[in-house]
Amino acid sequence: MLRLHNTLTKKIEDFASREDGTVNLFVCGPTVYDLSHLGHAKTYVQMDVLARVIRANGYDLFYLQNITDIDDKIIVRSAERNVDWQELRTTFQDEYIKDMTSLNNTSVTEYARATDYIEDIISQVTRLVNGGHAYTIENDGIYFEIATFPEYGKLSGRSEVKKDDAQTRIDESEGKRGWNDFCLWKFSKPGEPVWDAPFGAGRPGWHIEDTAISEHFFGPQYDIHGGAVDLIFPHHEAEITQMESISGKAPLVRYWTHTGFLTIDSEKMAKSAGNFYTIREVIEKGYDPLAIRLFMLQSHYRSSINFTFENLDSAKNRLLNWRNIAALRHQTHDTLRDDDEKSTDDRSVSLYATSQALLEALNDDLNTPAALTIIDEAFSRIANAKLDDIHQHALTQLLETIDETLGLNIVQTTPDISDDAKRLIIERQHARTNQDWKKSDTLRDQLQKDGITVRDTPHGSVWEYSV
RNA sequence: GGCGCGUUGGCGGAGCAGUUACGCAGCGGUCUGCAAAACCGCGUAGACGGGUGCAACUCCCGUACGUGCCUCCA
Repeated sequence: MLRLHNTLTKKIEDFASREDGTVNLFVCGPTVYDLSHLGHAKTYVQMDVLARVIRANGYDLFYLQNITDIDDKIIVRSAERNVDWQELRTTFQDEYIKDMTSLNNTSVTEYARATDYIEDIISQVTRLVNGGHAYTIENDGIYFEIATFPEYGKLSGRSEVKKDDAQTRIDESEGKRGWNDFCLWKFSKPGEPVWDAPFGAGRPGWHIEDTAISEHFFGPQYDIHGGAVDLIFPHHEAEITQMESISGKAPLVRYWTHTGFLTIDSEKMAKSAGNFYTIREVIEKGYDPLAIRLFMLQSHYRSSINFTFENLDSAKNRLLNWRNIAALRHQTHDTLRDDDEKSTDDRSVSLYATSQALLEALNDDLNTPAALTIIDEAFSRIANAKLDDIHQHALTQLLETIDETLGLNIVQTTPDISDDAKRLIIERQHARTNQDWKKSDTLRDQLQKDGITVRDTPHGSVWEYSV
């Protein structure tokens, strides 16, 4: 049974899908005006694990992610660079997908670009205008009137923010009926991207993109909406307000999940502070993207993560150690023995229960730190065992479960070594039996050059991938 | 100012009212043809002050510090 923390109730709840066997998940994607940074990596890795865990529970999951490809930042940036906005957004959408792929965030069923759903957006704005929820400000745009939706604030608990709050800014747009009213559709200025609409040519506001896209695929109600905490207000609050006003059906979303922020050197990541890292540049420093992924899984998704290279190194080393354990599956001589016979052998290392324990930890509101501990404990039992006592099938199955749920690609990144290398290892074993240390060491050096480290344990020689 | 979160050993990071979390790094030792690994041990974790309990890192209250949102933001 999957349990998830729900921002709406601030409680961990048992998960039940709206329709048996299927789950609809929407996660807010990025605005594609620049390379993605480590904060994006955190959110999307953790949401990817959520998707994997839902599927591991047997659900048929549709994971929808929007791409904001029209907004002020894109317009400004394309003007700065003197490139067409469509070229800019296509470039950075491609870069985003590239980064996600390298992090192995491959669970998304559909990436939906806002500008591909203008019809749906116009339809929503039209319905809001006709329903008396929206009004026009001349030469500005169409705004949602929050006073028409009494439940505004039910997600963020921020319904009665007072105007005289010290930090509340006065919105630049004059003519708004409510100080908090938000824009649904902006009338374009000359030279800006523009789409025709019955209520005036222009471009979509931010919040309406997501509800138009989610309605297009899921209808007015669906199961889970994810994103980082900073989106709770006003973005997700606005989504609820829009869609529930349009459909009259509540709740828009049954479970809201939010990821904590990533900080760098304990400070908020900001270009001005000089502590801003893109995913790309960390990879270019030589870090395995899967080590970045493991780093993100070392803490709970709702916690914040403090990024330092020291901490990333820690994850990197842990991953390398795991891979060497995984490589043992190529070195067991299991084929000589029957699996069933083995599983009843007291000395064999029991691993079947580990996969189950792993799933249970993840079902507990995605407790990835606990999941990693379960893996560590199982792996240390393996490391201490004789090769013959390692149940090859069980180990392989465990690795597959880890990859399926955590997406660490352990199976794929731990290939068997070549037959030639195997021959050298056997040759070296003979040399050692004959106490021909010179030959033994020469062969070890030779293997080292091929990226294979051999170490001799009391139970025999074992090979590992060289660092 | 409003609302929220956090404070655990060198670093990261969980669970749990009473028993070694775990990982990464360090030091000492055992073992070993060498190398490595592994194992054992060590550095006596729980911001501070109260409270409840036989017992608190774990529950309650307060204080301090940090941090997030309130504006675009993953």
